[in-house]
Amino acid sequence: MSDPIEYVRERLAQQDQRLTPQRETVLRVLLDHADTHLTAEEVYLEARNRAPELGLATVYRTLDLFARLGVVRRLDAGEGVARYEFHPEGAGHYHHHLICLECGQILEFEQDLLDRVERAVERETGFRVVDHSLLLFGLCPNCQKPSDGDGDRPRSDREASGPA
Amino acid sequence: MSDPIEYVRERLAQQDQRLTPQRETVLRVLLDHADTHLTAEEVYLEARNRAPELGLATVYRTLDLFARLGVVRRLDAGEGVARYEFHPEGAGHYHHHLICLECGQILEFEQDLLDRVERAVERETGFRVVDHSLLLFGLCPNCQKPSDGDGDRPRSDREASGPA
DNA sequence: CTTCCTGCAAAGGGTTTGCACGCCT
DNA sequence: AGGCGTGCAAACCCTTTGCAGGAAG
Repeated sequence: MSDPIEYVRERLAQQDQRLTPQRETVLRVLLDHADTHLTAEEVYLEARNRAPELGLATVYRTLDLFARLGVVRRLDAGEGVARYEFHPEGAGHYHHHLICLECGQILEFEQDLLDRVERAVERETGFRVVDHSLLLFGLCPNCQKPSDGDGDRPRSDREASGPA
Repeated sequence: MSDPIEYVRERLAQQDQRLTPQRETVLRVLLDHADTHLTAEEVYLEARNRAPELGLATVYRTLDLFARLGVVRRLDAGEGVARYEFHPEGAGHYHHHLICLECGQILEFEQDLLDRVERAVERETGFRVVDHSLLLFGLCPNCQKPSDGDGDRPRSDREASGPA
């Protein structure tokens, strides 16, 4: 897949669906923020700069469409909002997420070790594993500094809702 | 911790809080369903049979309290509802969850391999990992049977919301 | 009597849906 | 024409919150 946009256009065409201007705008927003994990609202705000008449419902419908199409992944870190990232199925390995309980920042990391876990599970339970979600909660390097020395863990109780 | 109820009572007392009849009811419901992962609504309905005047808000407040106390774990599988299970912190190893995309059933399994992942992450990123959530999505043995042979994966698109 | 706790009802916030109109084939 | 797709606003649903009354130390 050299051009993600054309790739998505074709995947849509296979189902007699079109990459409309609105959908393309949403897609471009995601591509332009490949390093982050945007909420629907954030996508909406950004997309609006480029296509002012676009509606939030369309953003939701588009993200949902892309997710079902397998080109976007939905990430639910238990914050009460879903986050989205461009990530076509089968495009290399899974990546997992590190979520800072203090500032909410989300980092990614690659790890293949999970394959072993999955296979063990399949063997032991008969479950057929199709996908997974691994979230690690903790404190990013920055947020470890401030109050670093007292026994009180700065576990912000309300936000980021902690481990899901 | 031989008696979970007394354990919780003491934990609460440490913070000048009480194990009220309502809270005890909620706790008992959780204990009586240790094998499942109830939603707040389900806890509420069950608890109501035992204490009809109990309100849903109290159930939410209690579950939240227990979660902050570390005796209950909140599980968010991206369904749009949170699920809760009695699971005191430090009571043995983590357990993870297997979620059937077809019937929504949630199985648990134990795995320690994640410690290695966590330590690798801490070393490589400087993140301090405090907790984690591992969800495996797939098909339980039962749901593999029905349409087992056609290429069509019975990936129920709407429910269980798929991988989070 | 002061603090903790509850029930009720209302508010809140993210997401979905109904509907009428527009667009592309 | 016949779908597909969109915008708007309303509807939904889970969860939280404000408030006034109650119970416990």
